Amino acid sequence: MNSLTEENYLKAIYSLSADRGTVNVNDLSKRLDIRMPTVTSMMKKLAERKLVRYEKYKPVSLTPKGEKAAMYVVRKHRLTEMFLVEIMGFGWEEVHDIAEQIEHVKSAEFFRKMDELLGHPSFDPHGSPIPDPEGNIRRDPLPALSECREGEKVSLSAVSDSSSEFLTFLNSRRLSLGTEINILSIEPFDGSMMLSYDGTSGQVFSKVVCDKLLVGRKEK
Amino acid sequence: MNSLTEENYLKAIYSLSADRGTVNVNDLSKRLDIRMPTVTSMMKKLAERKLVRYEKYKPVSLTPKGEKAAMYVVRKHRLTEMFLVEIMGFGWEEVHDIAEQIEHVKSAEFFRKMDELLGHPSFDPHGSPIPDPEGNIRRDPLPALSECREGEKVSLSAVSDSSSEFLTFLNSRRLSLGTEINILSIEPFDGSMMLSYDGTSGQVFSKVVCDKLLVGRKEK
DNA sequence: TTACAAAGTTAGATTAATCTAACAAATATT
DNA sequence: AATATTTGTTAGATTAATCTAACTTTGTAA
Repeated sequence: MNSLTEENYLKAIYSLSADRGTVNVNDLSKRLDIRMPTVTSMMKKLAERKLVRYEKYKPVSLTPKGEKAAMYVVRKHRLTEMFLVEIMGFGWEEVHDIAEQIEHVKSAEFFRKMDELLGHPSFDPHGSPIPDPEGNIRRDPLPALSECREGEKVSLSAVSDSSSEFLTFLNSRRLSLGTEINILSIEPFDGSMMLSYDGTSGQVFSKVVCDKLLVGRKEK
Repeated sequence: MNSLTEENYLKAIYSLSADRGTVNVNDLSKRLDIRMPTVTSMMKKLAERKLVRYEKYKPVSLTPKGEKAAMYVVRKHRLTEMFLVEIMGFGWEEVHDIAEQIEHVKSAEFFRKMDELLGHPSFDPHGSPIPDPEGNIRRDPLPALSECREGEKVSLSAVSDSSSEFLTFLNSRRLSLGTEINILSIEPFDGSMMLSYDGTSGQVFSKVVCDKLLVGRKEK
């Protein structure tokens, strides 16, 4: 069994290496807010345990064993977030930090019960897919709103930032998953977008925000 | 905020000093399965933080601040056990170890939600009282079955051992909270008791077990 | 290509929580 | 009371996870 600390490293490696399959020590250091020498020594430890591939001065990647362990942590995290929202009545902006703690609970039965109670959900409250018990995950990358063109109609399918700050901001703008969005115009200078949705007329969102809104394009 | 480790020491001090108000370093050492020198040094640390009263070679006691902190941990533990049973569908024999982990979650809101969802319960699944949010606890000590006399009719109100092993044993004997028990006879030699309850005719229970069964005496 | 910046490593210190070995105090037993 | 046992403390080592300081490698830019 992996320690809480190891689980956090595995999760970070997974999420940072989502596309390229590898991560730098430096990126990990920033993500985890842990100094690089510490990360280096933890990589040695995880390599020792056959969870990551690590060679001096090279980027790190997960072994199949490490990948499976990482996916299990992600599964536990996302199931917990879903549980907190659906069963316990939390808002989507409140659950990330609590799930960070509960994901490390050592009891497979606990997470099996969650899964069952939730009816085997496929997505968490932020629209991210929940890996199945074997560690397989639905992996169809959604485009960011910022990649869409003027005039497109899309629906908000997921967010790539689960922080309380960001989600509280979305709440204040009455934006939630499933909201249908029309792209009225895009400001070339800074990439900000004017949108309409629900009853709103013309709300402006900065590119920073639009980068974090993942959307499904409407079928013609 | 107290660390997970500190919380465990406070909880142990509380439960061991329930009656006399003080505990020995040695008792703590045994309860926590941590060597005495470690306990001594932790007592110094907790005294430093004004959570316990500690003087060399003397028994330890909780300060009001320590007592409050301990009661909060107990509250979190017992609410969690109740939540696991009532909301998640665990058996009373499965919840202790999971609650030991979840009780350390740092989020007052999380436990408030549990409490609300459960309708502000007064007792946990093992019959132990749940301290209120201010740390007050219902403190009417129940007699053990082993203290009762032949011919008495009692009802099982609580158990003083929440281990999976003990509760699985009770399950196998079809004993649960609320069960009405008749004391048919007591064996003077070893204190074992012959009981009838539910449909059973004459089940024998050792004193070791009867010590752990806390009962309410039937009103005449 | 040399030089500089960024990224990574090594070495060694630090912190919290633990341990063992050795000694000291308190308590119980003859 | 003298002695033995139990309980408790001190001193110092250990482990996991972290850090800083100094150095090395890699990659970029003059």
